[in-house]
Amino acid sequence: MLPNGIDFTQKTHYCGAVTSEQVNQNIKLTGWVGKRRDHGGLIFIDLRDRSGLIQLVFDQRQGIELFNLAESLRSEYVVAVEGEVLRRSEETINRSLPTGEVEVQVSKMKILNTSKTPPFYIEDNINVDENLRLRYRYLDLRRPEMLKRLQVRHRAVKLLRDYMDRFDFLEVETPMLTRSTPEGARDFLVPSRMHSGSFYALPQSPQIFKQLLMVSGLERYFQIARCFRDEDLRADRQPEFTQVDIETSFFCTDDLFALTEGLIAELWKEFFGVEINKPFIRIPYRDVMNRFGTDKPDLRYGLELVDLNDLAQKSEFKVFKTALEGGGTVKGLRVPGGKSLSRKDLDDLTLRARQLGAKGLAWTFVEEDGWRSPISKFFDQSLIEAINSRMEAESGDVLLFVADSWETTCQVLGSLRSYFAPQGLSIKPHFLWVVDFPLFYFNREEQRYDSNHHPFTAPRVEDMNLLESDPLAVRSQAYDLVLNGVEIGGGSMRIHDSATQARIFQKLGLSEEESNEKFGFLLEALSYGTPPHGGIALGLDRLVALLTGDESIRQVIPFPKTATANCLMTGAPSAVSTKQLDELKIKLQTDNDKE
RNA sequence: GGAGCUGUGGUGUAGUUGGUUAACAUAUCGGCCUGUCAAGCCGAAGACCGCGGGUUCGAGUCCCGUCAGCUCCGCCA
Repeated sequence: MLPNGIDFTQKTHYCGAVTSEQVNQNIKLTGWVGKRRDHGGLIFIDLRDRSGLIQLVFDQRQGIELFNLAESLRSEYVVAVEGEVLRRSEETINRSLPTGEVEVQVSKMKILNTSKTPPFYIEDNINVDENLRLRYRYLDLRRPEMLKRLQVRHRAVKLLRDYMDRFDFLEVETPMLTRSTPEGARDFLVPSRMHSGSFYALPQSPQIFKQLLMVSGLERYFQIARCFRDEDLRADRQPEFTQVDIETSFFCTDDLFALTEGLIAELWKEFFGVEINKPFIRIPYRDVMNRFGTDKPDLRYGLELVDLNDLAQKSEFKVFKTALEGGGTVKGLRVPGGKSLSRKDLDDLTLRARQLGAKGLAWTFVEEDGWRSPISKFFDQSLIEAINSRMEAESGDVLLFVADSWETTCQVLGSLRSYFAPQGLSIKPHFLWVVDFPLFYFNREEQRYDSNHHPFTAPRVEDMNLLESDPLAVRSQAYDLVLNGVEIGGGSMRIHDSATQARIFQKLGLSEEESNEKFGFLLEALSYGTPPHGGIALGLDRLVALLTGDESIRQVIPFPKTATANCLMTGAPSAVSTKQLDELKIKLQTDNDKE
């Protein structure tokens, strides 16, 4: 049934909602012509609207004029019909259709519009080039499974709006035309006509605004916020994407985690009907890297990395010793049943390890009487037994070793770990919080420290004394929410006093003039009674894709862009007229201008 | 910026070591058909093989370039 309260004149029911309850009623429907089955004197039409399908029947004996009109119907014509709902005879019931017990004997029909033959079938499970779907996205979205995705997205957003509202959060809009900032991703720029030579930037996220809203005393803010980043794309990355943006005052990390976990649990309850175990486990960054070799581990399987520094020290293997002397790390990964790996497989793995930055990959087959490996001669029997024991190796396994800097060792083995992930993992959710990220990392290219998260992230108070002596050891109050190997959100407690903020800017290599020029308004704001605050942002596109079971976020974005940031439907981005450029006082560089 | 894969009627695919009329299914159009729901039967039309160049007597097929899409690295929180 259609929503009550207004007498809709064009349709009384949704097609997909016509059931035996309406038998013998006269109803009005509108929709698109789907499949047409023409038996000569009898025509069946599948009429489709956003709710589903209903079968229309046209019988020649009921009147030739209407019947001739029905004969002229083609795929995707738009029609309005009126007719009687009839119960189908037992043998003609279609059990695979929710409306399959009934059909509509049409008495009146108006063709509201005709249609060209669509370039692909308007139905589920089609197998066409995504190119074509994106070019005709409006037709792609007409397919029931795509409409359903839009519906899931709507329901998810509604659920979280209701949830946030229940906890007194206010949804506030922040500007799309804002100031370019030096940190983070490349900005999309918008030239200013009124201030030629100046540019707005589209927000990479509402970060600074949401913090300023805390200064404003809003206490609890959220927004379904569109964000823009001008970087190269991936399957799970679009130039514009949507964040569930949350910021709170007077919340500690535990409060924020509980809030987020409650929200996630409601989503999973609503869409999967499952109860999620709370609270989610928390693992410090250092530990997830040591155990899984990634900051977004998939906890659905084991294959944890094993630290071998002390044992490797006792070997005669130069590669291990050199790495350890240089302050590096030796770790191992056990591949259960790895004896089926061929020499070529191992060569491929070595190549893979090299591509990831390792100098090489050591390996051994584990057999009843010891190791079979090019490096076994560097390990005496007791050492082999000690390593086997620590790695819980059994005969028939293969052990892989990497000796390199701590970061490289973890990262390379982490990648190999995911390579050996079991097939057919259940979708059972394994949530986890990764906490205690390092505040900084060293940017080799720029030869300076950069923020891991962003420059407003609060350091752990007890680590502040390391800020000068060992900046890389300073932990932050930043956290990521990870599900089955996918990062679905992240955030931090923020710096809320201008002195600390100024110290961090300094550490990041921003001079006082620069930080005042770029962030002076923020530093000033922090000096006006800023409450302790922090927040989190969840990737809505990814979240919805998880709810729909889609691999690609393009499936849940109504009008996505391609890997080269093109919109195949509108042709954006496009050239603009000289007049437009002149107004902006912009002159395009030709290829000849380039060096 | 780099690497890999893909590109053949509207759509999805086939096309052998290079060999002459580019095949099949489906959709489309026409005819027949009163219980189909992947309707059925008969017939017709529909492709300069992404684009440009090269090798060759001959290129959908081999080579080079280019464009587009996808995936990955760099990049990105």
